[in-house]
Amino acid sequence: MDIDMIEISKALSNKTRLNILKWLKDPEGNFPPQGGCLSEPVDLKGGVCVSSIQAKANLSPSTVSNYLDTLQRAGLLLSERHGKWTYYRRNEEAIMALAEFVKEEL
Amino acid sequence: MDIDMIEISKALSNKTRLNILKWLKDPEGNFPPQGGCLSEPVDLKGGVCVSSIQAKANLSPSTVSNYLDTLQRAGLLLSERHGKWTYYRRNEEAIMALAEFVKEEL
DNA sequence: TTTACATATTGAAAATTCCCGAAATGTGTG
DNA sequence: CACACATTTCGGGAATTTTCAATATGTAAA
Repeated sequence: MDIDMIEISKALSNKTRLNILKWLKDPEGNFPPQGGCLSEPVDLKGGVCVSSIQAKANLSPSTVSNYLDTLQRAGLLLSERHGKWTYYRRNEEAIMALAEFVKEEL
Repeated sequence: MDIDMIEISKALSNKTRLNILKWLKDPEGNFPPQGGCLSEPVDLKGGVCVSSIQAKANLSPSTVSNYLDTLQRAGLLLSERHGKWTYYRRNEEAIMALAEFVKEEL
């Protein structure tokens, strides 16, 4: 598991994408309750569906979907699909690894 | 002193700019001795002149000058002019602050 | 299976970044 | 002052990124 600093930096160089990361630090505080429409109860691990993030970001669904993909390809987000919904959450391990990289290697 | 994460991320999202930061971690190891042409001896604090960096980066002087400016505007480099030369060095404080920001706030 | 909805992908116009050569600026020297 | 040299700034073509609407795909329900 190595750090692609360019990919990560590009992912972080946009206000909305930074906001998404920030919002996902406190999903309960920043988004409506998730998973209510699922047939079976699942542990979403703080994951939030695309439409909730889209509503908060106030951008088109395709843009937000792209942003989430960008953050995921950079390794900063994880996603899990349940039914119709894709739930995105922070990859805390990757974020810690990034902090460590900046501190020791940058 | 607050962190402009977008400015910093943009500065870091380029291979050469990342290399410059890395090279400046070990100026003696990566560049020829600096300051030899100065009339008076000065403590360069590990600073390296633009032409030495340009030679190593293998890009045009104007591009390298631009890159250094980008890194400085992001706060990651410091510069000091002595005679005809501008010596750039890492801003370790800012880099530590960035690591801390990623760890605690991102 | 038809429908409805959540999300992802595609295609394109606008904005930004990359990188250079040319020109300008700063600085010491003859 | 005139010159050489280090660096910066400017102008622009090529490449990339941004963002959307339109379209496609996946999934559950009727």
